Amino acid sequence: MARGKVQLKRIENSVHRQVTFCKRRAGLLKKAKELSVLCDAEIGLVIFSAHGKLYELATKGTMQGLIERYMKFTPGAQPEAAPEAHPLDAKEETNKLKQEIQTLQKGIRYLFGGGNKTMTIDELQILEKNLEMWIYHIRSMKMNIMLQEIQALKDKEGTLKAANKYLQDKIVENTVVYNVAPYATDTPYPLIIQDEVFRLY
Amino acid sequence: MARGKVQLKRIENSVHRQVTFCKRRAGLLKKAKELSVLCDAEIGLVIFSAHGKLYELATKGTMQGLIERYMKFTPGAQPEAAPEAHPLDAKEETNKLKQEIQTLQKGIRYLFGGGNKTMTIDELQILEKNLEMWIYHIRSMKMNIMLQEIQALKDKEGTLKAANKYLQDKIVENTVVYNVAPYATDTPYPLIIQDEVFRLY
DNA sequence: ATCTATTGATAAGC
DNA sequence: TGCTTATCAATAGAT
Repeated sequence: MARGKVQLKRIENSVHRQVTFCKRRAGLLKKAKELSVLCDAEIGLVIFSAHGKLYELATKGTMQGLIERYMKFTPGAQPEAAPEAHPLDAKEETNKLKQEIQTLQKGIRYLFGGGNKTMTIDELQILEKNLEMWIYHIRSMKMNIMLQEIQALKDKEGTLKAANKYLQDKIVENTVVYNVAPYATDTPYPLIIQDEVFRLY
Repeated sequence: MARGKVQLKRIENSVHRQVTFCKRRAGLLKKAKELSVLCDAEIGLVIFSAHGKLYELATKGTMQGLIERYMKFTPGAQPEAAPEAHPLDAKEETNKLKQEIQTLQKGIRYLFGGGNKTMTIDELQILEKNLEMWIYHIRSMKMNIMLQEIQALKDKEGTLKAANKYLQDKIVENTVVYNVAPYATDTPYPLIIQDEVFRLY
């Protein structure tokens, strides 16, 4: 580039290498963004420094989404496919939350790590507010989903208990009227459920 | 670039856009390779053209390997692991989580709002890592607690259902033997519980 | 981090 | 696309 042609091989001087890495990394990220904007392309860029530090860029969405799109183009080697254990709609919500978290992480990395400049206090205040909001939002969404699930199960439990009691009474009644021997003492099912589990809540 | 400064917005002329896309794409790939060689970095670059065509580059290995390495850096998108098996007290855990969040908020305020005007990149990196860790930890703990709670309730439900069925069978048996009129049609309790509620999950 | 002499990238034209 | 050329942008080396 300047003041001397560059050799296309690893820079041996570690200081020079580090400086060049910073400069060129910034340049590469900038060029990638430009290409994306100018030509309406979706671009993902991942850079691991020699020391293992991660720098990334994903235009038009999250890196996760980009990776998924990429996977569709490469039929070879799908490392993982989530085995749907339950027909849970919570899975969808969980994915939303994961996406949300990714957005957070991406935002932090963009503002902190990818940042070339120092941030102003105002920018930091905004970031702080966003972080708190994100955390609150994530917490709130998850809490709502699971509380809903728990409440539904508790309702169901109440109904079952009531039905259970009704049936028991019915049997006792039948037993009295027709003099049938009681069966309850050796029933294979526990008819009265202990409530220890609810101490959790 | 040349013969006229470039505007940082989408090129409207589709021919110009296509030409620019080709040229800049080539340039970007070249720069990425150079950075990788000069500074010993591992780089992955994925470009989807506006028309959906894929161009990619992975230095130092395959794109798959790079994606896996990337995944390790983003716990937010990790599959599932670490099934913790502790008889935990939710109240206690909730307090822990609250404390954890307080710690987070305090940390942010201290680092952001506190005396220091500008933080170094290193400090910010440390804060970022902590934020990611905290969020991940909070999510993991809460998830474990609530999943455990849900499982307990489902188990309980199963037991109650079994007891319910047993009692029903018993009554039918008694009814047959002693010729008691069926009662089930006007029972005030639904003896067979519909499963709509589970569509939530 | 900032400066600046150079090289490298590329927009426009063909 | 490929080539040429005038310009702009990136950056190596120095401070």
